[in-house]
Amino acid sequence: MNARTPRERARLAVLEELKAVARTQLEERGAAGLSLRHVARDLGLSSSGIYRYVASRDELLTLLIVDAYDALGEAVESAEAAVDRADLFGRWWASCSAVRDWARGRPQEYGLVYGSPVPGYEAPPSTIGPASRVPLTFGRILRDAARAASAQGGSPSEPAGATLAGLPGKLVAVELEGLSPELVARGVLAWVTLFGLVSFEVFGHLTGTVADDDAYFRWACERAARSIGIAL
Amino acid sequence: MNARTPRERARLAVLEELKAVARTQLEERGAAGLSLRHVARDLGLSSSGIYRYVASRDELLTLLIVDAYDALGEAVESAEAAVDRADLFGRWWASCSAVRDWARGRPQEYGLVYGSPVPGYEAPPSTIGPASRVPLTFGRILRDAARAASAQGGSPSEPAGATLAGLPGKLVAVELEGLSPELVARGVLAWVTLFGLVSFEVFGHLTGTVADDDAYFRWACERAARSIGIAL
DNA sequence: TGTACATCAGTGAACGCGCGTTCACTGATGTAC
DNA sequence: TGTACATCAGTGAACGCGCGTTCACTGATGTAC
Repeated sequence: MNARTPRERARLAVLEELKAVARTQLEERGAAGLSLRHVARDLGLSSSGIYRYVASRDELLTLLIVDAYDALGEAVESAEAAVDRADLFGRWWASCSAVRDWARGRPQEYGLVYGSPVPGYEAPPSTIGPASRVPLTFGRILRDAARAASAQGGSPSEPAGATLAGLPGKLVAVELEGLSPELVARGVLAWVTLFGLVSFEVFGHLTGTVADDDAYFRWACERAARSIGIAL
Repeated sequence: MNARTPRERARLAVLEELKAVARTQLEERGAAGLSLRHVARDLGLSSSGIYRYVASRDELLTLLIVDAYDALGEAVESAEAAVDRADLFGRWWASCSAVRDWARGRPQEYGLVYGSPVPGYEAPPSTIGPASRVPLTFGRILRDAARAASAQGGSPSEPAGATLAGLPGKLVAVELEGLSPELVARGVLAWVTLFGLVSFEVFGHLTGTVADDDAYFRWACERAARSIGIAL
């Protein structure tokens, strides 16, 4: 919100308020129920006045998506940054918990991004950057873990053997500063597992299956950490 | 579709056609864009005529949800049943592939069930049975795998040690014919991972990350199988 | 510092739309005697 | 088998609604000289 002229500052402030109101309505009525008129009403604006701030309903949705990625990214980054660099599991755990906590606090906003996509809606390029903040954070942890491991000789990650065998040439498209493709593939799987778990919990598919959500999540994260060579 | 009177048979046939039309529209415009009037139009019915078959839009949505669970369950069950009982990995792989194939063929219908929930919509009890067909199938595979393992002595599942330690008393609420809680917890995680992977692929979060979707999926399923004590 | 003009936030009326749902009805199909 | 009545699928008009978006406007805030 870099201020320039007072007018521009006011404008940005209103836009922020507008998005905040929209987020509230998102949680209450879901993405399908988000309406410009309703937002305008809650904002004390006339229904046409809102067009000074967003060009269309679609644009508002895009703004919310970008913001969601950014807010989640911010939450994860700052949680991870607060942990001692050498404490790899601590960093991993802080990141995982941040994702979960963020998602549970705003299930619809989470769903906007990780739930079913709106047909016909094409994610604009402006989402790419914000969307990669979380994976990048995980990537850094993975990289540091691999470094720490090789620093004290060998790859103490997984009991080894079995898995390396069947790995096809190029499973994963990303490259991570010289990490083995196997390790990157495992990192991606840990990432996918984390979001699978969070989605299932937030969307209610674990009710009646898992007895203690917190404990199960912790257990799963420990397991995932081990699978990418992070000792507890 | 157990027929009774001709009238009832005709009625059920129309209802099936109605749901088929609705499913088509679901894929084209998403759950939010599903409209009774539109379905009626495509069906050649007047907009009021559709109320002879469904009581409300909400009821139609519920019917579609139940059907989705059932169709997925059916797909998984029959794929799994076609494999030799002793071939545990074959059964696991067939089940996982069935989930993935089904989901990729009808992303919106998959999203209806495993995507973001509609706020305010309470899943009626009629969904419970159909929803458990997939987990039950996985449960049977897990059970048979454990039996096969104990039949030839020991638990050759995972390199053991590490994980068993930190497992709290009752992570998981389901009990599976005397399987260890640890194994059940791992089974649930494998299940969650599978759906996480399928959701990420179907919802487009893997684009640009995974180079070869098929190969990666295969690799991940092999990994998951091993984690629940199924040898390849 | 004061005036003339440009910019821009916000208004209110209006547009056309598709929606879910109700209601009184028609006519065909089934049932009872 | 034939007639009288009940059931039920389907119709068409109408309801009231909230929506996205446009447009010509007003008035306050900023800018240039």
